[in-house]
Amino acid sequence: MSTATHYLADVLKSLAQPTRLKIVDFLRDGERCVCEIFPAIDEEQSNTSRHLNHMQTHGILARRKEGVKIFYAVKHPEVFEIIDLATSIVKNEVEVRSGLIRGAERGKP
Amino acid sequence: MSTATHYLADVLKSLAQPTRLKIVDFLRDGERCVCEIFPAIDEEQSNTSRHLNHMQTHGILARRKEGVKIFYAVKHPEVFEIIDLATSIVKNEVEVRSGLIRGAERGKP
DNA sequence: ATACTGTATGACTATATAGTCATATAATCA
DNA sequence: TGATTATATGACTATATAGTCATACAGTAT
Repeated sequence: MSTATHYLADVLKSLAQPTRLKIVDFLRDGERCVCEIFPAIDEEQSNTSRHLNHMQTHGILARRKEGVKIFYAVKHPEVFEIIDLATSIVKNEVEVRSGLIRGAERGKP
Repeated sequence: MSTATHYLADVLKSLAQPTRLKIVDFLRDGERCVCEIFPAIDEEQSNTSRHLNHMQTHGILARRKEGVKIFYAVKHPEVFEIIDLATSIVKNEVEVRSGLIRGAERGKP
């Protein structure tokens, strides 16, 4: 079992979860503290904290302490590119499945 | 719970798994049949079949039947871009953690 | 019809994951 | 000091996931 492949899977797994996607999306504008994040994504504080910790541990988020508050930010701009690419896959799948376009005609106007 | 976010997470989940990453990587050169795939990635035929089915169901792979053989191919080129971006995140993390470079100096020579 | 090859699946086990509730900890303030 | 605010975590439950083994099924050939 290649360890590199496992690390790669871990990074992708850090993004492949609805609650974490909501967090990352909320962080598009930059650093936010936990107290801003969990109300914005409408999740429990404890659950939000766990996901933030998960992503920080896996190298996706940076953590900064300022007094009582902890600020998190997305560390790698590639994260947003990945999500945007995955979004375009989803959009195309939805179009193809709804019969709007044929599978072979991706991207053509 | 936004369904769109769930679809997005599902697509990313389809890639966020070592065995599936091995499969996708093997499919970089194009379409392959199951009988070529599972020996190449060194996994059981049944397990390989399940992962192939998973990815096809989630819109990542295309399936083509030719006699007894089933050929699979990656449907969206974005898949490879996503994996390459995630790989660059992993590489940077490894570098930063090994102390080779500072976190703030990403990408600079 | 029988045998053979390639692929899928039922049934199961082990492990991982997401989420909740209650509580602990840390920093700040009155 | 005690109260308050912000964040993390222990303990638990429910569900999802990956993998295995044996078997079923489909297509082809004899």
